[in-house]
Amino acid sequence: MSASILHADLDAFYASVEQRDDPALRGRPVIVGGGVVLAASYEAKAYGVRTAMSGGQARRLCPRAVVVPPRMSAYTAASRAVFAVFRATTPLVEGLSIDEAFLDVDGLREEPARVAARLRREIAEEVGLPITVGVARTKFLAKVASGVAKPDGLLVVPPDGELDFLRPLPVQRLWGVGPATAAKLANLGITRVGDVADAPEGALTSLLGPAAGRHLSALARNRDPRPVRTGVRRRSMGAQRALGRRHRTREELDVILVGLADRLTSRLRTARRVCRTVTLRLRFGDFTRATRSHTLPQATAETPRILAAARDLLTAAASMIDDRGLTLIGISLGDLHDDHAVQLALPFDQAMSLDAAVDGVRDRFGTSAITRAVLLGHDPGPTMPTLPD
DNA sequence: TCTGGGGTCCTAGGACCC
DNA sequence: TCTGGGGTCCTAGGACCC
Repeated sequence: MSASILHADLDAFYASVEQRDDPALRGRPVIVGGGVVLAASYEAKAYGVRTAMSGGQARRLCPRAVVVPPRMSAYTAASRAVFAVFRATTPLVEGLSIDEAFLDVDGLREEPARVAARLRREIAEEVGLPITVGVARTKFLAKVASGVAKPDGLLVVPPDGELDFLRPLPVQRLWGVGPATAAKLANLGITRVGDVADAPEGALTSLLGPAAGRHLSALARNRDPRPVRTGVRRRSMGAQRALGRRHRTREELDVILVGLADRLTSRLRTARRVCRTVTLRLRFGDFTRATRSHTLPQATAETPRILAAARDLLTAAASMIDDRGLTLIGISLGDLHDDHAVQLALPFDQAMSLDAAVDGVRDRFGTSAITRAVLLGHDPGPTMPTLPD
């Protein structure tokens, strides 16, 4: 099998968009975000500035850095343009985040390395952003390769060079190994990927749990059969708000909660989806965290129902909040489903005959959905989710 | 100068049902 | 009447990623 999976990862994405849009920032250290570093240009990284670092620490490390506030809509637009280039290259694109994706280029006439070089050139010319691409036989190797090649690079791992590439890497390069897992492994004297590969799988599963142990053992032994998957859906949607140290009254918290619920349900309806689980996320003065969740009897995208659930959870957590001092509040909506009621409305929008619409609904969603579809076509009623805009 | 905002997946215990 | 195994759902927490 040939190396035909690409991992494409934009370099210092938010900071690169800022440098692209403001020539005065090019070649200078740029930090996006005030309180916390959301992104740092490579000029700033050279001074030790890292993502998720506090703004104060970043400014101390690099006093000359230009600090700019985030412009999320510009990043979203840039991401769309980049993904359009991805999809023009191959339909087999699996997005991982706003700034990275896997591409399966097996079966293209062009060699993968040439496809990768062309992709980098096209994104530079059409979107104006630097991107690094790793090319390998598996997703994991491709991702590691792009990490090694950053910034603005291209690295191909040939199939006969995989183990030489993999074994000397530090364990932190393995997907799913963060500080906690790395520390546990270090206790066993495991610091390199090769050490993980040589360790008995049983030792890893008893240390890390069955899923993580098997996963790590497989990756370290260069076994990664996961295909590039298109059409992966989001499984949850959340919004949160940092509060600082100041005490907030119940009324202030309620205002914030209303704002979060409103924002989220609006996003939910725009995506034509409904949720069934509402989770309240809390963080306290000592940086401990807590979550409280509630599962609704019926999936919904309606603001009042979701807000009511969030309010109940907040009330139930009142004593914890009084004791520990709240510094962050968030809502996460889980157990997402497509909103069939809204989809059912589409045939009517397209002005087809009622018979044709009913047939379409039965084919797609079954007989029991017909009543709702007809209802929605004539009277969207108070229990039906509203369409965006 | 203490720490954003968005996600994913896994584990474990309890309730409940067959 | 007692006991057990297996499965699903819900809840809470933890680790990790960008």
